[in-house]
Amino acid sequence: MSVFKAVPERYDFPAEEANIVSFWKEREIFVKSLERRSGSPTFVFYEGPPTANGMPHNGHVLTRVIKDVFPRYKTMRGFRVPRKAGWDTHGLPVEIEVEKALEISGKEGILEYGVEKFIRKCVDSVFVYTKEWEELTERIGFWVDLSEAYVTFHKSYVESVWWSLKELFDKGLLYEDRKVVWWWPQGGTVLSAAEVGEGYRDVEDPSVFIRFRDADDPDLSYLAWTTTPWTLPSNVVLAVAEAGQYVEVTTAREDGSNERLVVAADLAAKLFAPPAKKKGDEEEAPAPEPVFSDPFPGSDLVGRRYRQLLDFKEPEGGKAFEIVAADFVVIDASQDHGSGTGIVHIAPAFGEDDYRIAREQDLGYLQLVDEQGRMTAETGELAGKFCKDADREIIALLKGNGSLFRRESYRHEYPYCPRAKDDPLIQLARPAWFIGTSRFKKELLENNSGVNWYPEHIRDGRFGKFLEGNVDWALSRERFWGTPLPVWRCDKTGHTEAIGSYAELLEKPGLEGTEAWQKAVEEDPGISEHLQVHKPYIDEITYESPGEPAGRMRRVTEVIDCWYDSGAMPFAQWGYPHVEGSEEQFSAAFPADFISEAIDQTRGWFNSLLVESTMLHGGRESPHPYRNCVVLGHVCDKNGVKESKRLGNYTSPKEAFDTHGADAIRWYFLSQGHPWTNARYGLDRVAEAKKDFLIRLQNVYSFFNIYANIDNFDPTRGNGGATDADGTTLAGAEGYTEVASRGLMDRWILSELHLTTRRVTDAMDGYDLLSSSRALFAFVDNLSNWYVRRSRARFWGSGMTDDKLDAFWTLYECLVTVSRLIAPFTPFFAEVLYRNLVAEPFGDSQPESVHLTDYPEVNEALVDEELSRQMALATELVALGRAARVEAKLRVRQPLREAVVVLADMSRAEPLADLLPLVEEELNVKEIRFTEEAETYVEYVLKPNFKVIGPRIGALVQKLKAVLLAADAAALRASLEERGVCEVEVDGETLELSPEEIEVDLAPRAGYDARSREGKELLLETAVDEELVGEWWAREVVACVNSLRGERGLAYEARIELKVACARELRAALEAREDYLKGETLSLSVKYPGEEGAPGGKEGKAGELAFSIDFTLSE
RNA sequence: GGGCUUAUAGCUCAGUUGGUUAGAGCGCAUCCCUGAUAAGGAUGAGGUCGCUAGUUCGACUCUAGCUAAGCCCA
Repeated sequence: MSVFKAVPERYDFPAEEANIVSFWKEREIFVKSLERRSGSPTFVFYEGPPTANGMPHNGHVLTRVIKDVFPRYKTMRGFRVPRKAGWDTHGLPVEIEVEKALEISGKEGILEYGVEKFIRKCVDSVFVYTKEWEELTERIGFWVDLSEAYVTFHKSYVESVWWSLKELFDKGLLYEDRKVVWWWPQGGTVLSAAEVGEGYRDVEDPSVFIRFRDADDPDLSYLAWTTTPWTLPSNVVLAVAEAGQYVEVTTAREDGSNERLVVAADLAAKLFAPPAKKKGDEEEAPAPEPVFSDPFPGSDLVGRRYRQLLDFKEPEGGKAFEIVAADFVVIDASQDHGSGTGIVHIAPAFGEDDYRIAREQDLGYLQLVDEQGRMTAETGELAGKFCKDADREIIALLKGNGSLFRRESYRHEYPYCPRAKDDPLIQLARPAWFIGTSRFKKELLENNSGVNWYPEHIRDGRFGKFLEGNVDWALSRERFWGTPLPVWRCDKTGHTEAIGSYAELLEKPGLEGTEAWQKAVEEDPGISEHLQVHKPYIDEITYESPGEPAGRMRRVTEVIDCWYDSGAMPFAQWGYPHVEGSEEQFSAAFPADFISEAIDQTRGWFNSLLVESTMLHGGRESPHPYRNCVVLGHVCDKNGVKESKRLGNYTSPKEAFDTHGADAIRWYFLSQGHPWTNARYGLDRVAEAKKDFLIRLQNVYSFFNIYANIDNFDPTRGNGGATDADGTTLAGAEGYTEVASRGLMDRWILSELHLTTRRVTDAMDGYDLLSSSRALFAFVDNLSNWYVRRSRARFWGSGMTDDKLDAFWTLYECLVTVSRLIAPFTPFFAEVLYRNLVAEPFGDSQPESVHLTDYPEVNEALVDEELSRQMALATELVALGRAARVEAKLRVRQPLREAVVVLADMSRAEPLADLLPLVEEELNVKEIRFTEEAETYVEYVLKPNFKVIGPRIGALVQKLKAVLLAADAAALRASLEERGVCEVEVDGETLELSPEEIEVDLAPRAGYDARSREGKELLLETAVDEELVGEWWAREVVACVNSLRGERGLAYEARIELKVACARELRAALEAREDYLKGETLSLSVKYPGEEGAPGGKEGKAGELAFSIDFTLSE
């Protein structure tokens, strides 16, 4: 019975992960990981709620990986990290899904179908893909408490949101105004930006230039341009660029009299260019050339008054028919149209910019088109016409009254309704509710400035800029499936009030309408209780108007933007303040230490969280409600194109899980680059990440496993009750040697282990995943490619020696520690390692899961940075030696007498002494020698140390460089060595230089075959003698025998009787090295049947000499 | 049209307050190993750091402009 469970021949990551998932579930490891930290400080994590009415995709995989790695890490570092899941359930996407399923569309369709039935379909639709989401969550190893998930349509959540809105309302921060939206007149509904984007078509519209006549001067007009003549009757003001240059153009009317037209100077030439002559035109008397005045600034125009174009109706409530300044007016002659004339017609009812300046500058309001898109009754003969169809008649009217200056047509993109393809959309100001966020701009920026953004530039870049341009949040939506806006209005007086909870509503005098809900419950007792606070039931509830007995308070019809829902989660997830105990829960989990979502959430969740928190919890210490935010890039395909349903350029997450496993995917996302850069994802990339890290680590483990089991290495022997397998309590075990007494390689790799631990924890504490994963990668590389490779022979010998035990202990400690280091990153494989190495051998004395252990601590006593530096130097020398061997075409099995090494800094030679045997062995040379006569082989090249001396001598540095190159390097070096300084003359000045100010490099002298690099030079002695050749031959034979052992599948410890058929020369060499031969091949005897003929096993060559070998198993 | 980001080897990405030979992995070429073997390893080739101008003794790094791409918003 072996101590460690045998490693399967082909390790199947997805299958092993499935076992781990079951293990976690059965043993409730996640729950235990929280319980284990019940008294510990909390690390607060907020889950940004995904919407479960769409399939999860690879972008969600990335998000879940990042959201998981930090909580796991912090848990192991001693924090309690509750992870409450959440679902975003409201909003337009849900309604659209349902509309599609029902094959209805728009407001009319829904009303016809029935709001109640529709809402109930929405509830059902919300969790259509829940199963897929839960599977994904489990499969990726994202530990989150789904059973306690907050749900944005739940009653307690909705009432929390109501509470917050009432707070804002009572402070005057929730108010009604108008918002210009893209409107589908036939459907009577607002379209979202995404829908509008779908419907753009290339169409031809009229393009008209209009004279607006000055109020006092009948010969003076202001020329404006528009492609929507139907908005002209609703014109309120004209806007100019204050700093722009304008001119008056004097030109002849048709009747011969002169008029003056004002336009932007840069556009005048184009507007008044003589018409191109058509062929065959009669020669006419040339029209008089227009005369341009000197340019004057737009500010001269501001305040001038003009006459209304078509006097159907006066604007209400503010300034009208005068020229104002507006920042969005641009004069750009390079554009075909742009602002057309530099004077912009403003109709606040039909343009977003128009409405904005109307509010800013207190303009009047005039809307002569109704919700159905028809000209209103005030427009006389136009009344009842669809606005876009009225264009022609309006133009005719303008022509009739002399206002039309020019008429052309204009090809451009214009949006149509994506559902009814022939219906053009129009922009229209609609009543809407706003939150007064702009009054909090300073506080928002202040709060934002304290957040640690990863990457940092989000703070002052994308997000900061967005906050700078803050405008009030248009909160209301004229939709059905959302949190109802909790505002009731008196139908007589217009008085409004906000309601903070359902209970509060029930307290109101003269309450009516609760029976609608009761009826629904009676009809369907299974109805979701949470619908009580939704449309249509909530709309039925009315109450007596305060101070107006005849009036009824009725709810306004709108629901709210679902971004507000998600931004409310810090308090609403607890039902704060209504639910009992929510006060404590909220306070304990506010603000979040860590959140993470993709970049597109800057204007979404990141913003709604910050805005709501700033406005509601202003008194709290900033930043809130989040301190650290890791912003993720998008998951793109191999070509860098964002994965999308439309393009189909992605594989389903499931495919990657089944092929490579969750750890491979996790490691890919955690190590491929910074998480905020777009990942170019593909199955082959995942495969590569897996091979580089997981499979390599698996190989190391498998190596350990094989030999530990052969030798019965047992870390529990004599110490079964060790409380923590981190190397301190292991010390009680049998055969354990303290690290300080172990060999160099052991001390080195353990030093690297602890240096790695330090690097990983430092990086993780700074949310730097890339540095963490790189440190882990580098360690596994060192472990596999240097420690294990260099130590292999130590594991091979028969029987247990002290040295072998040290090797086992060292490798064991490395693997155990690695299993804990990688636990947050690749939690499945970490668990496999830990279970096999610790939990199973030790049994109950150890935590049952790696996720119930502490993150490794740096043991400073084991860190030996000097040794790490020396090892780095040694491996560099090895690399030089290998390069030299390749160049000299000398196989590694051929031993060489010596290698000569020159170091620019010879003081590094002595401390290296202990590591030289390693270099010798790796290069297969008998001796490494540091030469005394360096200058025989190399020249010293002196350079200024720019970084050190640059600041001191400035511009002289280039001259110093030349002086040093030409100088007598040996003399300067001697001076530095003897006196600690040297002098050089530069530009007539004597400079005194310290050793730190000079860098010494080596250049090989001509005539020597050598390798050098950054101050290190290595020369191989390539001559070989009989002794060296004999050794080489013996090694060739050993290699041949061992190869055959492998081919025949011999047990590693099997003993053999060896036969070698070979030439006499070779036999002599072998006989001289019989102990070596026997030892390396585990042969009990060696026989030489003759010079010729193969014994039947395997043939080989030692240099020019052919041989053949065979063996039998010994008894 | 505006804002933000990105541009480094054939590909995917690093590059720490500006310091003079710019790194890794993959791929490629050549080769080694064969007791971790449906593994492992070495050596090498490959870069005017998007373009242009500037600041500086010195720029992949700082500044400005330009080009291209991505995202967000109009």
